[in-house]
Amino acid sequence: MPASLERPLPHPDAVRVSPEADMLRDVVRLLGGDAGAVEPSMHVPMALRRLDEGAVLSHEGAPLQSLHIVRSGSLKCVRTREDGYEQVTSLALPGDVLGFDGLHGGRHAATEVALQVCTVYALPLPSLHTLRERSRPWDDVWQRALSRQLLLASETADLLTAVAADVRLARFVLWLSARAAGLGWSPRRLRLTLNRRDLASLLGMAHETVSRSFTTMADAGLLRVANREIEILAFAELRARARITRRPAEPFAIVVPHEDDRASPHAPREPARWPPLRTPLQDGLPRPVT
Amino acid sequence: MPASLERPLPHPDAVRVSPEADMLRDVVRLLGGDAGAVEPSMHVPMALRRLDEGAVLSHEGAPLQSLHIVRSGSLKCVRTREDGYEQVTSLALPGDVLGFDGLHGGRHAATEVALQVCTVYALPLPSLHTLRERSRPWDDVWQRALSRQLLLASETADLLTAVAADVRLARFVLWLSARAAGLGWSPRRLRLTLNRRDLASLLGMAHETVSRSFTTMADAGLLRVANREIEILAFAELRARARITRRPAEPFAIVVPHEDDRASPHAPREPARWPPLRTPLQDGLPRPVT
DNA sequence: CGACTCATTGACGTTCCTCAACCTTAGTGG
DNA sequence: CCACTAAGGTTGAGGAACGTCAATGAGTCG
Repeated sequence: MPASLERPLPHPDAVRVSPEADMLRDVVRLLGGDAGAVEPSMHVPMALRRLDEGAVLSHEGAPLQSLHIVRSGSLKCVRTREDGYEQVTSLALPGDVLGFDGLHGGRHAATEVALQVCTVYALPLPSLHTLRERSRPWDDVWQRALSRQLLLASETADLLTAVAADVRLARFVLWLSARAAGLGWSPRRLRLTLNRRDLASLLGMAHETVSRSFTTMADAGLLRVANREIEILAFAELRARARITRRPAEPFAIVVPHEDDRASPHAPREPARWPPLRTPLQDGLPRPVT
Repeated sequence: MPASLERPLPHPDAVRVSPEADMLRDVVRLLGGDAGAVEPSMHVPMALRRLDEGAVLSHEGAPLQSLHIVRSGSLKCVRTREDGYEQVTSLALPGDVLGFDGLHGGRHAATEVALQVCTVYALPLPSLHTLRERSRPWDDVWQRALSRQLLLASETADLLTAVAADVRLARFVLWLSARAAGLGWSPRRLRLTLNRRDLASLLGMAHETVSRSFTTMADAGLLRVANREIEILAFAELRARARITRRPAEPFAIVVPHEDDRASPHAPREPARWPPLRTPLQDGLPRPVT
């Protein structure tokens, strides 16, 4: 189901955004709409902002003036608890709408921080108003985008409902993979932009446990992990792990990525470790963004 | 913050819904809009459905034809996993919009099951279309309702991010209390319509742990629990428990609900159990709905 | 009254959170 | 260029928390 969430998009840089009028077109594309559907003649105030890594797009509680649509890069949405603990609530990727959950209260519901260099469209509320009023095609695109955003939120919650830590992590990796595929990136080779601590916060576990779960899954041959670069080696088995809802996951079966080189049946099952796996990736992974 | 989510509504039965034309009015009221804002002259096809306990409002995967707005009662949203495990993803209360997350894919994203006798407005998609096209006030109400729904989804996710089981449970109780307050019910006396198993599923833990956590909090004097009836005895302390994000919750301090009868300082702190608490509530709690 | 669901409680074993040490990587300044 | 520092990541040890299995009440319906 997450795979159907997105459709492949042309490479971001293939789209030239020269004058302001084309921004709208680009936004429609990002939201998954028909780029030609909205009359390009319309132009409403809108801005393309560039954010450096660590830059704050908007602060929790600040009055909501614009909604944002991520064009490239990634951001984390954070809520600061009263004790100062920073809870990561979601990871935003290109095409995501930010800030809509604040429309009801008139204030930003979370702080959004760029995890890398990002570009983001800022759509002022009056512009949104105007667009929805004047263009029915736009309004349709917008409704569907909101629906998708709601679906994404419930998927994020789904990641958390699994009881076991590596199941949660496996689900996250698959979720990210599906989103990557939807963006036209490789679903096998992923680049995390969250560090272990933020990822742990998002998944509701200790960051040491994230580390350990990665190691466990890497030793089992499901993944290759080198810092923030991840390669999925065995989709089917990873999915199997992600499915587990309760019950003490039967002792890890070592999985060999391809048909050949299968473990002989009389090899020791439990303590066996596949030596060469989990080595750093020799060739750098393609950067997902910009 | 959740408290500001809703505003007190008049008692549901105070609103007489005789002819079809008044339904729209009622829906606007439920969504938190100005009841007089939308021209009452408009009427579009719409239905008020009554559901018995256990009735299925819509099935996961079924084509989406109507959105639903809960008028009274409560429902659980469930996703069935491939292994047959039923994951509860949310609890829907009056004013909630159901089905919108399926708009994007054209199919219901979850199965919705009535937890008690419910009444629900079914708003066919073409009707929604017509309304949004013809009435700007309606459209505003609708946008805000969607925004609120997105916020609710992220709040549900928030419940899950806490690591400790009783913290998750404490957050849930406070969340329910805030929603109850927003609906004009008592924020102190709550009636769960989910059983332990479903609640456990929603919170991502074993149902025995739900039981035990209730017991623990009841013994600490935070709550009184009798089956599905809950009375909050110490809001401040309950909130304190709900805040805890990490770290081994300092050993439970026994809390006395009111100023009088405070524990003497030299009383044993650790093993002390307050005897009479957690007894069944003598008088039945007011039924939240219908 | 029996059959059923729901809730509670106990026992036991595993998971995973915490604390801590250590290593790598990256950035800075001498 | 290297030393130093800081941040990020991994690993180990220990103990509490919690999931599983199991048995027992309590409430409901036929």
